Amino acid sequence: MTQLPALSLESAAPRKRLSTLERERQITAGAIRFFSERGLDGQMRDLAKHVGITHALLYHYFPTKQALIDRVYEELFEGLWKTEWEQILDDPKLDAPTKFKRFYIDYAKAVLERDFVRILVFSGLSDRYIPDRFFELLRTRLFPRLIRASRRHCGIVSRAKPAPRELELLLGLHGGIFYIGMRRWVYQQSLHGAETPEQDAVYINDRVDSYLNSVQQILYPAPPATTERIA
Amino acid sequence: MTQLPALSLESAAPRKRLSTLERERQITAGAIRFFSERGLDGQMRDLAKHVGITHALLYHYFPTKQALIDRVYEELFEGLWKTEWEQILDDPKLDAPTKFKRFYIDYAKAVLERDFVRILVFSGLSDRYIPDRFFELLRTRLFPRLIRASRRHCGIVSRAKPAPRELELLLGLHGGIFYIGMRRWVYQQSLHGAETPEQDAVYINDRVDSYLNSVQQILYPAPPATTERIA
DNA sequence: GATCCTATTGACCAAACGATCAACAATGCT
DNA sequence: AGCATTGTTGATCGTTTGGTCAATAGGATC
Repeated sequence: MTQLPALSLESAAPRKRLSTLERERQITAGAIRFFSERGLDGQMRDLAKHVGITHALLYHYFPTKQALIDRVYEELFEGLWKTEWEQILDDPKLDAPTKFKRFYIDYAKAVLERDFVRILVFSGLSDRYIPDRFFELLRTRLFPRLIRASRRHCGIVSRAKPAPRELELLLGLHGGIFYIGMRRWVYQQSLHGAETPEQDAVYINDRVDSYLNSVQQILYPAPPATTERIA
Repeated sequence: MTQLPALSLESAAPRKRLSTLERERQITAGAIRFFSERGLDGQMRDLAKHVGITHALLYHYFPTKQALIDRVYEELFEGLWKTEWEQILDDPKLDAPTKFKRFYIDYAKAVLERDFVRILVFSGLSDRYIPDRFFELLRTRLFPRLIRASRRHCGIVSRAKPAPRELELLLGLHGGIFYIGMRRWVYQQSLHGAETPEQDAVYINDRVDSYLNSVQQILYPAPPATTERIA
C-alpha cells in the first residue's frame, strides 16, 4: 500500500546464532514494533528484514503468520493491566479527585503507548480481538469502580446498575483522555509542541476536575426541597 | 488477512451496460463502503465483486488503485464541513451552551458516520492524508471559535493564542465526543443498548455542560480580590 | 436491421506473498 | 579435533495481487 520508511534496525551482522529463547524474544519484540507501524497486513519478508534475519527463519519459530500475530497480541496484553489500579480505586481513604487523578495519570502512562494504541486500533478495524478483550476489562474492572467513586463523590451510595447517561458522561472523560493517544499515535497531529508525561498529567488533572466538578449537578441534581414554595 | 463476511450487493445481473457517469458513481460509492470495511489494503478484485463487475472494469474508470482511493478521499471530504457551523459559533446572539450544543449535535450527526470514522482512522494509520486535511479544518475553523466562545462564557475577551491547557481541556470535550464514534465504528462495543441520534444528543449535551460548567474555575480562577484579608 | 461506439469481459502478465524444505554452518559436547 | 545438534539460509512452490489488452456485446443512431 503506502510506502513507509524502512525502519531498519538490521545491522549487517554476518550470521549470528542465537539461543532459541533469545531469538524468539527478538522476533516477538520486532513484530510488535513492525506490526504497530505497518498494520497486521505487513509482510513477513519486511518484518524479517527489520529484525535482520531471513523470512524463512520466522517460520522456524512460528508456524504461520497468524500464530505470530497471536503472540504479539498476548505479549501486548500481558502486564498491561495493573491490579494496583483497582486498589487505588477501592481505597476508602482516598477521595474521588485523588482516585481519578492517580489512576488516570498512571493508566495513561501505560496504555497510551505507541505500540498498544496503534495495534488496539488496527485490531479494532479488523478482527477486533484486542478491543474485545480490552473493553471486557474496562467494563468489569474499571467503569464500575469509577461510577461508584463518582456517586460517592456526589454523596450517593447506590450500587444500582449505572444509567446510560451516567456511564456516558464517564466515557466522555475516558474517551477524552484516550484522545491524547489517538492524536499522538494515529493522527500524529501535535496541536501544541512538547508531549511529556508531566504535561499529560496536567491535562488529565484538568479533565478529571472538569468531570468531577459537574457530575453532581448534571446527573444528580438536588430534588426540589419539600419545604420549597411552588408557583 | 482476516476473513470478513462477503458483503455481497452483487446481484446476478447478466451484463448491464451503464452510462459512464452512472457506473463511475456506482464504483465510487461501492469503493467508499468497501474500503471503509476492509481498509485501504482491500483487493481490487474483491471490490469489483462487491460492486458486481469485473476488476478489469475498475481500471477502465480509474487508472490505478491509488487514483480510486484518492477519489474516495475527495468524495468523503466534500460536503463534510458545513459553513453553517461557523455561523452558529460566530452568532453573537447565542450563549456558549447553545452554541456548543447546537454545533456538536449536528457535527456528530455528520462526522460520526461509519464510513468517515473508519476511513479517517485507516488513513491515519497509513498515509495520514485524511487526518492531515481534517485537523487543518479543526485547527483553523473550529478550535479558535470554540476557545473564543469558552472565554466569553467566562467573561474573558482576550484574543490571545490559546494556552496549551486551554486547548487541551477543549480537546478533552472534543475527543470525548469523537469517542462515541470510535466505540461504535471501530471497537464496535455497545456498552448500553440503543444508539439513536436523539440519545447521542443527550450524551453530548451532558458532556458540553460538564465542560462549560467548569472551564471558569479550572482555567481562569478568579485572582484573589485585592480587598480580601490575607493570613 | 445494419452500423458504429464503447462499456464490459476473460485471459494473461509480472511481481509480491505466505509457506516449505533440503542443505549449510555455528555452537556445545566428548 | 571430531561429532552431533539445531539455528539459519537460499531456492522454490502455489497463490494472490495490481495492472494490461484484445475480443465481445449492449445500446444508440440512422
